Amino acid sequence: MKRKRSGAKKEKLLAVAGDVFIEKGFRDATVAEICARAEANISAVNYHFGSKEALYQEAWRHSFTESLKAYPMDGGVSKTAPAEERLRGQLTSLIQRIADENNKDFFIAQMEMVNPTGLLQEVMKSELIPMRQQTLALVRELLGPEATEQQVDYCEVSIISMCVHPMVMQRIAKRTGDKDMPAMIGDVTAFADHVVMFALAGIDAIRRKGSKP
Amino acid sequence: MKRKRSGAKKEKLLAVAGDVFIEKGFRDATVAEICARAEANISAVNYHFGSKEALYQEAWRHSFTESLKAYPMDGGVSKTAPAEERLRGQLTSLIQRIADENNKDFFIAQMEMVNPTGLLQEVMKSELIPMRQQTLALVRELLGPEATEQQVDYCEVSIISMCVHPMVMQRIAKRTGDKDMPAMIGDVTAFADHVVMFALAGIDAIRRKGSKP
DNA sequence: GCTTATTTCAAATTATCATTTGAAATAAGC
DNA sequence: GCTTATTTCAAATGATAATTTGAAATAAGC
Repeated sequence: MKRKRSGAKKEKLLAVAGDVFIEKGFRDATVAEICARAEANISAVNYHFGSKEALYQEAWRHSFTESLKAYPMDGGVSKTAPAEERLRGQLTSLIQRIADENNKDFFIAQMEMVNPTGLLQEVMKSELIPMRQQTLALVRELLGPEATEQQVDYCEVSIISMCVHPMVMQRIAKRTGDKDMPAMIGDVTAFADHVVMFALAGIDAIRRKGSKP
Repeated sequence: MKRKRSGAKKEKLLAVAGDVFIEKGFRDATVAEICARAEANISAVNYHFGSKEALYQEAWRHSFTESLKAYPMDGGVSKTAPAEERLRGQLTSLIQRIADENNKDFFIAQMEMVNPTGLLQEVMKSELIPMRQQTLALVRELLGPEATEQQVDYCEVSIISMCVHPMVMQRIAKRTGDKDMPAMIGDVTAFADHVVMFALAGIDAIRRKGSKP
């Protein structure tokens, strides 16, 4: 048999593992299936990665690295642009990142939150916390100095939810090919525009209301 | 040993199973642990329910029935009330329902979407589809006759996301007791009010924009 | 109290997987 | 070409957990 360049099998295992973990979750994904799809022997996982757990962690980290490279958190909008534009950049980048079916990290992170294996805890914080801080700062700026911290928190979670939840549901719908759960968001950019408009209107309403109820 | 009334063990198993399935997910929950917590013998699950799968389905249905009884979909607001008030009713009821830690059905449904066992597919549709229709109708009414179906869809998914996603995250934070993921929503009613205001402002902005981009 | 239908129990059985093993095949350095 | 370090392979091993079994205990009807 011809030999591929060194490390080719390892990379293929990493990619295939991401797919299988997304389809089945950590526990229901079997080493046997991953190896079969990667056209590798059953012992390839343990040889290359040491264990199924280590493969899971490496697959996530690999996917996460690629993901942030393709979709920077600020969406490529300059720090000096108006706050509205920076919000548009952040949200659009986030939405596109989740929509991109090559990116597995965000979806795996969702599974991990709902159904934790505990294997990604530390590593996921390095993703979520800085992302949250950046949005919080932006929302604080848009709400103005009068806003309470609770108003900032509530707005931030509302806005991020409008991005994350629909896109995750969308991927679920695509995965199952379920006709009762139609893939509603055809044009990701149009949806991102909708979210930005909705979010800015909401922020504005909270700001007008003021901090005293 | 004293005997309890007939069916007591079965009910206890049902309740305990819900807890364990929420904590661990279907696959990681073991029959052994469920029986131990219910102070029942290892064979109790198979005796009473036939299989772990059947127990899972019955536990969900049991929880769902109780859930809808406690939190009707319209939130108890009259059909003749203004649309804004009906929206407030729907969203507040939904938020409270997810927040209530006695209710397991919604959280199990989330796990099931992200990480499907396939065991609840049909049964979950009976929950989600009518709920969605009711919100769609209300949003359509609030957006007015000019609105496109896409605008209605986008607004509905945005609004439901603002309710579901934060509350699910909140329950996850409580489950793990994670200090990096603080339970942010202390006062559920205040949060519901925030979401209603945010949603109405968003709808209004979309309506003012009109259907032509 | 006696009989019968339920319910509980501990141990045995099966099934599914992750992991290990040791031999065989292959590439790379010399 | 020879040697050594990697990599692949099929089969064996071990661990975990669902399910089955058959006997024992218990409640309920009479």
